[in-house]
Amino acid sequence: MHDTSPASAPLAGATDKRTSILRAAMTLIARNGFHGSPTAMIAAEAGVGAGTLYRYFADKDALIVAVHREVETRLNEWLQKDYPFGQSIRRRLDHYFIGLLRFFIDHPLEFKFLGQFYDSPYGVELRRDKIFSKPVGDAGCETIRGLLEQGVAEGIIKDLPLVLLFALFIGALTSAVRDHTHGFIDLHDGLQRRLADAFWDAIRQ
Amino acid sequence: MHDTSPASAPLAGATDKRTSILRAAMTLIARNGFHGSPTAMIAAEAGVGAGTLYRYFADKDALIVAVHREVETRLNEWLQKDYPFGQSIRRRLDHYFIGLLRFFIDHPLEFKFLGQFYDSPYGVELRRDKIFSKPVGDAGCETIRGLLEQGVAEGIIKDLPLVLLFALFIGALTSAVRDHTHGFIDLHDGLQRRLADAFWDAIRQ
DNA sequence: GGGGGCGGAGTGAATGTTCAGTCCGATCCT
DNA sequence: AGGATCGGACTGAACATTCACTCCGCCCCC
Repeated sequence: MHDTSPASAPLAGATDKRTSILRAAMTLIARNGFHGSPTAMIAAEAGVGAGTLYRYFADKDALIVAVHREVETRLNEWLQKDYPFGQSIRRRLDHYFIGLLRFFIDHPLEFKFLGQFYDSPYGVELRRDKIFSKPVGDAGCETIRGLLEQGVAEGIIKDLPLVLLFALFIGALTSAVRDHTHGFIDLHDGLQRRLADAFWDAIRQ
Repeated sequence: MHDTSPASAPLAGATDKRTSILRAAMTLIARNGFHGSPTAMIAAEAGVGAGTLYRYFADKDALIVAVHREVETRLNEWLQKDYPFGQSIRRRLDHYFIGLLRFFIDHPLEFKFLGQFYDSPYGVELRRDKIFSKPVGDAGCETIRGLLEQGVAEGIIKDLPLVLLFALFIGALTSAVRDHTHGFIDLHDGLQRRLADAFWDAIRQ
């Protein structure tokens, strides 16, 4: 089985095919789910032959995992922009909350893909890691988990299990975004703020 | 296409097969998802022949919809038990919040099934209806939507769009239950209470 | 003994994956 | 320099597998 790293990928403009395939896969999976996205369809959408897919990825699973990695990398970069180092815990949590809201609203396909991914066998383990240990920011950046922990220690956040605080965070966030992408509501800036405030009210001491 | 109502089902003890199939379908779909639950496997789990399945349901879709109806009926009955008519809005909302928590904790398979269902093409429309118009309680019972509406009108709940209030409700709830069923936390009675309190803090004026 | 619920091998469609061949650009040989 | 050779990225038709669904004979019960 070959790797998915650029090292083993063909040179020059050929890399465009890899990204074409990644984008096509994300788009179709977001729209139709894993099983509504046959490899033939992904290849067609990407404008490559059915076999080409297997020159870049060992199998469909590897492709899906690669899409996930790529999306998460972009998400992490997005979250690190303008990170309010040194400011209050609430402000830093707000940065994550609104940052995630904005990213998902601006990138609905990425949102739907991640939703599919984390609800599949692929993602459950990752989810566990994310809550318990792994940083959301790639390197050097504080984690949501760390901020919640610190807030609890300082007595400004309710002394609930971290997992529950995180559930409030991610649950409110994803439900609201889902309603937005389904067209049930328009999550404009003002509502984003008020939702973040409501979340803060939920967890503050 | 034939119906799934008992009227058209075979008589006598044969109904046991119908419920066997329903239970088997729910169990396998909860565990492996729709695509990971071939009809042959469902039939085997139910202890019937592969063809028998089609004596009770027109096709796999009809079976899935029937499972959903059956689960929701039981959920509604559960929620109507001990409904605190006439008590404060907070208490009535609490009844729903903790009632749903308990039901899902006591019935993890039902929870996972509903999660799969509402994230699939089957359920999106139903989700929309549930938020916008349909009652959760079957008949005569107040709806979560109605309670939130009333709370907003009385000025004791934040004046946010109903959809967002509902997103806070269902998002916090489902995220917490998911963490519980994944074994990340033990949502005992005390935590259930404190989570309900946190939710109330999020939406109260 | 006969009729209807039942079983499970069978069927055709669809899907993931492969592989023999094509094509294009680089490299080498004269 | 220019033609011959080669390498390997790319293709897409073919293959093996899986799935939802059907069909016909069995068998149990009246």
